[in-house]
Amino acid sequence: MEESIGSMDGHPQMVDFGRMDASSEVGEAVRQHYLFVGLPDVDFTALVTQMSLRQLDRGEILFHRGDPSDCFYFLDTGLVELSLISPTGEKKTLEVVGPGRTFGEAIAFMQESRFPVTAEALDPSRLCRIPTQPYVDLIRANPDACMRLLADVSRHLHARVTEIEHLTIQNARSRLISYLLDHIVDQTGDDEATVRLTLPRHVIASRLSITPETLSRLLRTLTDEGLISIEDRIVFIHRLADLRLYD
Amino acid sequence: MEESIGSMDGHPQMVDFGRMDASSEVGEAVRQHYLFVGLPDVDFTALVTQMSLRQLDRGEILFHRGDPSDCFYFLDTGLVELSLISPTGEKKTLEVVGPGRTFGEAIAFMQESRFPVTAEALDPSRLCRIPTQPYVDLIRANPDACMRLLADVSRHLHARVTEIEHLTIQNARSRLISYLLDHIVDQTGDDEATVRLTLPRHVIASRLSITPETLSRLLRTLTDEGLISIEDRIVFIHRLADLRLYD
DNA sequence: TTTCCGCCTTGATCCAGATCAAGGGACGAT
DNA sequence: ATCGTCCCTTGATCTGGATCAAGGCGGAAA
Repeated sequence: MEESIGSMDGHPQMVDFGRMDASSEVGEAVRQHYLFVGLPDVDFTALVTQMSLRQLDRGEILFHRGDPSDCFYFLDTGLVELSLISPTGEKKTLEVVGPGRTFGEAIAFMQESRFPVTAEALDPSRLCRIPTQPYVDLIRANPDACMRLLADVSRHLHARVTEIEHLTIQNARSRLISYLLDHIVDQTGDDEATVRLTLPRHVIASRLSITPETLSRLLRTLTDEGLISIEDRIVFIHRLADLRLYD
Repeated sequence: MEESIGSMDGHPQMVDFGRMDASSEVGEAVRQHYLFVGLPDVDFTALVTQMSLRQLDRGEILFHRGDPSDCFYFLDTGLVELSLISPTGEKKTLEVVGPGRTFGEAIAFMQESRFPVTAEALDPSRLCRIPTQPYVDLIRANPDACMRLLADVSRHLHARVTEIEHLTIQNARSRLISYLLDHIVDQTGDDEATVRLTLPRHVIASRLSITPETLSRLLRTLTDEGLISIEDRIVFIHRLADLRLYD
C-alpha cells in the first residue's frame, strides 16, 4: 500500500503525455480492440483526438473505488490490478488486466456513475484514457458497436456471477484448482499440462480470496499428493484428470 | 428441493397460456417497464405477439443454470428466486425478483448464451416470456432503448461487484446489517426504523450466504445488544446510528 | 381433536482458513 | 561482503461460521 517516492503533488504521479494520434503505435492497438473495430474511420479518428496517454509507475493508483467515472482505459503495456479495498485496508483483487484489454467501460453507462473498483499498476504501465461521453455518442449511432458493447458488459457480468459461485459454493482448494486449470499454457500429453504463474503469489492469493499463507499451504498439499510439482513460477500438472475431479 | 406433486410430464409443470395481447393487463405492465417504455407503439405491438404467458406453481423451476437462453422474463405476479446450485446440492440465492421486474435479460446478448443461474418460483407466479432475438432486433434500431439496456446491465454488474465485496471483505454480521438497512420500509424518528422480512428466513440466509442457524443466532445477538427487536416478520431498529457503524 | 410437517430456534461440537510468529532465500544498494 | 527488504514458506494457534442434533410452534389435513 505504499506510494512510490517522488512526485506527491496533487493529482499524483500520473504522467499525461497529452493528445494521441490514430496512426501512433498505441492508436493502432486501440483501433484493433473489439470495442472500436466496428467504428468508421472518420469516427475513430475524431474520437482519438479526445483520448490521452498515461504512464503509471509500479504501485501507482489510477483511480479509487468511488471516484466519479467519466472515462475508461485501454492498457497498452504493463499490468493493472482491479480490486476492492475495505475501510480497514484489506484488499480483494477482482481482476488483473493485461496489455490489449480495456477496463472501466462496463460501468460507465449509468447516470452519475462511479468506479466500483480501485485500479493500481502492478508494473510500470502505459494506458490510453478514453472519455466515455464521446464514445457513447458514437456508439449511439452505431448499432453494431452498441451490440458488441452490450455483449462485453454481459460477459463481465457473467464473470462476476461465476466469481460469486466460486466464493460461495467452492472452497479454497477448488478455487485454486480452477485457477490453475484456467491458466494452462501448455497441454503436454494426455494427462499433463503446464501453468505459468505470471503474477506474484500474494496477488494470486487475493484473486482467490485467500491469504498468501493458505495459498502456499494448498500448493504444498497438491504437490505432496503428487498432483502437481512446482519450479519457481512454473507449475507442472501431472494428473490432469484427477485434478479436474475437484473443480 | 422438492418438485410439486402432479404433472411430471416432459418439460414440466409450466403452463403456457399462449400468445399475449398488448392491451391485456400484463401487456400494459410490460409496456411500463423501462426496457420497453422507449419503444414506438408499432414495434411494441409487434413484439407482444412474440411473447407468451407462463404460470408457475410454488417450487417449480423455470430454467436451470446452463440451459440455453433465447429469452428473458417479466414477472407480473409472484416471486422468483435466482440462485446458484452446486453439484452437491447446496444453493446460493443471488437475488429474489418481485413483480414488475425482468430477469435473464442481462446475459442474453452473448453469442451462444446460457442462463448463468437457476430460476425457481418461491410463490405461485405469472410471468411473461420475451424471446431475445426479436427484442434485440428492435433495440438495434433504437439507440435510446439500447442505452437503457446498457445501463440496466451495468447496474446488474455493479450489484454483483457489491455482492463480491460483501462476501470477501465483510463478515456475516455486517452482511445481515447491510441487508436490514437495505430493506427499511419506514424511517420512524431519528434513530429508529422498521424492516419487513418479506422472505422466509432460509431464503434470506441463502441470500446472505450463511446458514439459517447462523441467521437466527445473529438476529438474537443484535436483539440481545438492544439494537433491534423482532416481532414475527417485522424488525424494529432501535439504534440506527449504532447499527450503521458496522456496515 | 390429533397428527404431521414445514419453518425456526437453540445448544454442542467441529473445521477450514485466518492470524500470529518466525525464519529463509533472492536481489539490489552501499 | 553486509545489509535491508521483499516475497515466500512453515509452524502454532485461534475463530467465525458450518454441521449435527434436538426440540418448539403454528397451520393444514384427517
